[in-house]
Formats: sequence, structure tokens, C-alpha cells
Amino acid sequence: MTEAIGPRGLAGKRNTAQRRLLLDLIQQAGGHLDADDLYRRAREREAGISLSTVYRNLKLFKELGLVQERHFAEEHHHYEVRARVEHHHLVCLACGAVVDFVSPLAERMKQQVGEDHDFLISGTEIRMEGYCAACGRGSESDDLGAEGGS
Amino acid sequence: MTEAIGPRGLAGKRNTAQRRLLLDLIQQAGGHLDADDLYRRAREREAGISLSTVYRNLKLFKELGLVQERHFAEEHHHYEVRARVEHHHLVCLACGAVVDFVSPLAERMKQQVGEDHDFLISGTEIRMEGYCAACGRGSESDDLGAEGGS
DNA sequence: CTTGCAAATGCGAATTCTTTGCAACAACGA
DNA sequence: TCGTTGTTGCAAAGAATTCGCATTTGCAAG
Repeated sequence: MTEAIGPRGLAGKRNTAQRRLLLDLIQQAGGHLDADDLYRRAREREAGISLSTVYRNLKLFKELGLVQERHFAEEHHHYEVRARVEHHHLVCLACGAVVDFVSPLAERMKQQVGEDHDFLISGTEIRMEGYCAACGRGSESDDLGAEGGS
Repeated sequence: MTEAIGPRGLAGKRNTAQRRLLLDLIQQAGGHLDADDLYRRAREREAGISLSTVYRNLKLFKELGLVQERHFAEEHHHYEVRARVEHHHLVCLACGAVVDFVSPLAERMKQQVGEDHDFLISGTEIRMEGYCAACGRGSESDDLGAEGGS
């Protein structure tokens, strides 16, 4: 995979050094990174790059469908390369770990919900939160966030 | 309306006028409202209320499990009363409509994903986006400019 | 290879959303 | 009633993201 620019390319936009760099970093990272992560990494390779450029290009890539914006925590956004198989996320509330998962049920649900509500569904984002195996055992003395019986 | 405070009460916190008002408004609204909506409505009834108070109490209610924070758009947060049946959201990218839905598949998926990844899942948030019946017909030109202008 | 121009960049300032510090205030149990 | 301590309002601080604008730069036409 020498082609830093994805299969769809930059679709007519200008091929600037900054864009190449950012896209490359995003693809290398693979995982979930936020604007600031990207900015920090980008500066390691091209010191003068501006945060605005990061934001502007993130927005562009999103529009071009090269990356997807995700909303994990309630704070800022995360981005990841658009995957061929739609996957979702599992977040550990204790250690913050983010695990990707796929589920055939998601696809079925998408179809069903689309039919039921006469919607043309273009994307789905499923975020489950809870406690991973490591964090889950032990202290059940969980004052606030506990779900009683959902 | 002495009953404005939910079944779980304010759990030792003080029962202030502002809190009663906010909780009342949230429960009346039923739907999804953001901090600013709430602030605006609250001011209609108690002009001097402060936005900080809205935020502080929203945070408190969230911690007490009285309301849930939702992440619809990529902008700010929305809040809604904690429902007995977990429901999810369908967002129309064209007109911005938000439709609630429930799906038994969601529950099954939750169980399955929890097992598969050895996670203790406490909450799930599913957001599907696409085009509602009204907006969906017509332009299928689905590449870039698909965002209506919301 | 030059040139022209729109697109893109960098920078800082502006916005938007949310949190915080602090002094005045008020709930509620003693 | 009083005192303690949680709450409030306000303004200022912060974090995340966008914008305005002068300056570059990609790129295509000459």
C-alpha cells in the first residue's frame, strides 16, 4: 500500500503536501484519533502545519468519505478511516479502552428500522458503554452510573 | 406539581427552586432538548436563572440518572428523561428530524456483544442517519453535497 | 517554463459550548 | 432562629472548532 491517497483520491481537490501528510497519518494510525492527535503527529513531520489546516482537511476528508467522524466521549470528535465493513464501538467507562466490534444484528436492525420508519438509512453508529473484563470485576459499589433494570 | 422530582428524588441534594423548575421543564418537554433550549425555557419562568445553573444541574441530573445525555449532531449535547425502555434515534440528514425507535434486536445485540467481548454493558446508544420519507424521494445524487444545509 | 488565479495555508481572532472561581444567598437540620 | 454548607449568578476562563484575511502554491493554460 504505497498509495497514501485512498482509492477514491482527492477527487479534484488540490494535492498539497499537508493533505498528503494528514491522510497518510490517518491511514497509518488506523485507529481512532482526534484533531489534536493528528495535529501533534503532523507537526512532528512538518513543523509549520496549522491546526486550522488539520480541521479543514478533516472536514474535507469527511465530506469525501475518506474518514468517518465518531462521537465517543461527550467531548470532542474522533476520526478513523472509512472501513469497508461497518463496525461499532464498545467503550470501557473505567479504563477508557475502545474496542471495535461488528455484529450481523446491526445490519438487520438497520434494515428493519429503515423499513419500519420509512427511512433511507445511510449510516449507523452504535456505541455501547460498560466495563471491560479487567475493570468489571470487583467494586460493584457503583453509586451513580448504575443501570438498575433496563 | 409537588411531584416534579422523580421517583428517585434528589438524593440528599438540596431542593432548590431552580432545580425544581429545570426538572419540571425537562420532564414536560419529554423529548430531546439541549442546554440552551432548557435555559431559554427556564428564563421564561424565572428570568434570573443562570446558564451555569442549567449546566450544573444537567450534570447533576445526569449523575443521578434522571436524564440521559445524547450525542446527535456533532455539535452540542442533548438531554432527555431517562426512559424505562431504552430507545434510540434516527436522524434525517436533510430536515434534521429526530425519530425515536426501539428494536428488540438492540437488546439482543447488546447481550451478544457483551458476551463476545466479555464486557459488562451498561448502556447503548444507537444513532442511525439517513433520509426520512419526505426528504428521501428525489435527488439520489449521493456523493458529497448530500448535506441539505442543516 | 512562465503566468494567473482560485484553492489552500497559516495565523490569530472570533465563536460556540461548557466549566470554574468567588462572593452572596438560601435550605434544612440542630 | 442559626449556622453550616450546598447553590446560585456572574463574569471570566477553557476547550474545541471555525473564520477572516493576507500570503502561498498547485496546476493548467499559454
